[in-house]
Amino acid sequence: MAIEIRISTGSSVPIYRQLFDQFCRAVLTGALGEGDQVPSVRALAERLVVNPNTVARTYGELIREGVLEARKGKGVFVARRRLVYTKAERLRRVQEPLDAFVNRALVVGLTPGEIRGLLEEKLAVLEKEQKGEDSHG
Amino acid sequence: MAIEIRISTGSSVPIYRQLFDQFCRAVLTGALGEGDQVPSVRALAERLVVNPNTVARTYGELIREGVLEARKGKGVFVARRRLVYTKAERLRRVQEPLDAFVNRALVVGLTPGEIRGLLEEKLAVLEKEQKGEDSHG
Amino acid sequence: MAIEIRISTGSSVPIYRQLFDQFCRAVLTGALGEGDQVPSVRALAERLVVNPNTVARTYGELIREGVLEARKGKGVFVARRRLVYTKAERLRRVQEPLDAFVNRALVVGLTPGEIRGLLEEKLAVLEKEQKGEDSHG
Amino acid sequence: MAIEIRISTGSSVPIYRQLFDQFCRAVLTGALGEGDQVPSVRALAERLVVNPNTVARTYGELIREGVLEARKGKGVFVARRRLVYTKAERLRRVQEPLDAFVNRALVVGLTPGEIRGLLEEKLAVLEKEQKGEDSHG
DNA sequence: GTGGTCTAGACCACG
DNA sequence: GTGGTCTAGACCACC
Repeated sequence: MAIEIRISTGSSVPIYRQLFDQFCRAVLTGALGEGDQVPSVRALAERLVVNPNTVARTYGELIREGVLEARKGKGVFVARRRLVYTKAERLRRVQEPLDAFVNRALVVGLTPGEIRGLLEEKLAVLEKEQKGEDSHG
Repeated sequence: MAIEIRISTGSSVPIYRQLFDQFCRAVLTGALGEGDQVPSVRALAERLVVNPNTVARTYGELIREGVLEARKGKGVFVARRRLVYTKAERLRRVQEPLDAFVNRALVVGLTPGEIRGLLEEKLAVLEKEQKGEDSHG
Repeated sequence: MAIEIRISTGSSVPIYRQLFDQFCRAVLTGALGEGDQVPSVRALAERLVVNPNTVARTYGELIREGVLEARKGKGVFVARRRLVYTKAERLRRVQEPLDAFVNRALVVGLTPGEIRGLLEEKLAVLEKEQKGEDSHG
Repeated sequence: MAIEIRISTGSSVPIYRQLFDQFCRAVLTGALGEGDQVPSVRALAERLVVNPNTVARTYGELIREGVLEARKGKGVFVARRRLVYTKAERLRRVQEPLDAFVNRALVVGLTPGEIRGLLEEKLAVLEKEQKGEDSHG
């Protein structure tokens, strides 16, 4: 199996969103390469113990975005076309969540130092995960 | 000048949330100071052409978070800043926006270095705004 | 047995407040434990013959206070107990009910000794209830 | 002047309620004796910087309860009839605020010991105040 | 089915 | 005039 997916049911982030993001990241980092087959809707739903509709919705959105492509009767695969944003587009798309995060952090009383620390922690965790994936890719 | 509030009805972020964030921001930058009166529920609702309940909800949440305080029959005012949540709770309450930010950044193709840079920029801007407001308060 | 909730529409204390207090009580005594699902907004509203919004408001406040947590599409559940507020904030948030209690006691003609006695009784009762619930949980 | 009245505008307890309680307590402790004249509505309103309607409402309720009595053209006086509750009535009237206080305290995370401490503090303050009043009555 | 958001409009308490 | 509570009913997102 080429990709490790984890979801948290307690989060307010919808499950289909968590799946979507993880597939995007896997493709970006190369954990999933062009032409790789992804698990079937039923298989993934069973593995994650979620509603198949939820997985189907994720795949649907990824297909519409051009990240995946369905080949009838064969399964779903990583598409050739990669999602690529211009620099300006990247910044635009990240601005709102950045604002929301910093705003929230300051209002609840975190200091700039603590805010930086939180980001570093998160990035560290992600880098570790990524290395883990590379080694058994 | 009364505080300037704008909402976008098309956005996926709920109106009450947009209002909440803008009031937080105004308090953080010093545009709204302790003891200042905010617009009445009805006045703001009329100005923004939204339902008074929506504004009331925003004010209610800001009051519960300790940002504003209501004086019945008088109006709603900016409260004295104070630390409301325990350290653990502050971290907890900032976790989701942090995840949302980092996730979006990664999905969009930003590197950890770029992500750090964006945060630094944002913190710098906010510190400058704060100083600016103090001087013409 | 689902949790038993009763409201009195004639009371001066708002319905959402009555509900709030009863859920708090149930969690404190152990009648509702971590992870338990509470009635759906619609179901409880129907059972009590109140507007669903009123129930939703109660749940919303309990969620913000960390007593409950919502899982979209699943329902509302009892959250893991945790300390949400700083010491100062805890004191602040208990000040008004304290004042109300002492005031009422004095106005009604109770002596400081009697007031102490009432508090002790109440604390004793609650401790007993808690033990009772634990044993047949 | 026979009675010292203090109000806090920040509190969520309505001003008329604060006044009402303080008059009741003054009569109970003897700080205000039968036949004593209380300040005129206008005088008290001016002294406390509140709306005369608010004072008028307080006096009205105290008169309806039989604590005060109005003598036309003369002013308002402490009535002969004292508010007296039976023991059962006293307990009944104090039960609800007691519950509210203890409930709230436990939910925000205060321990029984801290709750006792808060009550003691409050009672200590009140006893000190009362002594102060006696000395310059 | 679940909860979340919003509107429209009523009534009350307070000052 | 102010905010607080409640109802009735709509539409949406999620599972």
